[in-house]
Amino acid sequence: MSLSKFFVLCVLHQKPMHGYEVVQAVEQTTKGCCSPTEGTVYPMLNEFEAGGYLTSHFDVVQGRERKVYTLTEKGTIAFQTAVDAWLEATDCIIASKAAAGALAISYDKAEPPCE
Amino acid sequence: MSLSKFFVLCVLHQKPMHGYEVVQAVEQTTKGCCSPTEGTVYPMLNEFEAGGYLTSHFDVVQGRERKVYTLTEKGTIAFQTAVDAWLEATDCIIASKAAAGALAISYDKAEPPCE
DNA sequence: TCTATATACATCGATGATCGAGGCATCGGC
DNA sequence: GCCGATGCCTCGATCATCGATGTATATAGA
Repeated sequence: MSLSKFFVLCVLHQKPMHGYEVVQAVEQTTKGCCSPTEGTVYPMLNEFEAGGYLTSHFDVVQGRERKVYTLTEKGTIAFQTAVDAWLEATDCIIASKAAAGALAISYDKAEPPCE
Repeated sequence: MSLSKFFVLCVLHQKPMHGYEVVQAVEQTTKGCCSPTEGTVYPMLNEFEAGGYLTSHFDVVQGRERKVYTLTEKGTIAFQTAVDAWLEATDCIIASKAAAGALAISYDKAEPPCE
């Protein structure tokens, strides 16, 4: 599972959202470290729905249609297992980090290696 | 920074390693959740070196040459800032997870969404 | 001695993922 | 009326990764 997919599930785990909101929520949640575009997120939401990880329904707000996505039980399980893997990896990272001090800036802003 | 890059820096943060060892260490460290192949890792190590994140030197062990990579100060800083971003994301994930129980299986084995 | 696996490095065409432009539409503010 | 935000969506171009392929040597077992 890529980071983008993970954070899409993460924000939908918090509450159901429509596509445009998901894009914004992922960027805000990760402070710009993971910023998939609409070109990535809309197809991803459709794939998740096709795979049974999400359901969707249309809402109308102020005369405007919104396609609101909700995590299914299958999606919740997938997210929770991904979280466990994340936390296991966190333990390893903390162990690796123990020999060095921490810095307090976003890694995306730290000129990460070749992109 | 992709997960692969992150974990390559992570394992090299622990100790200097040659390429083949890096591939194995990343897979073991992440329990298979992130398993970049040699086709990914060797070019990545060369890019990191070209970018000043790593240095390398040749060792000879039992008559066989090894190219051992060592994290530079620049690489250490990049890794540490990535760790901080990871830990910030972990806080958000834990908050998101608070409403649901945890499961104890690897997310790669949980039929993740469309790959 | 032969075979198979592990070790060790490396390249690159094929494949998969992502981006961003482009398109359509409506609302709200100036 | 114009512009930015909101809301959805597609797809060609670009980027990242894989896995096959190649070379070489060491080790283990038959």
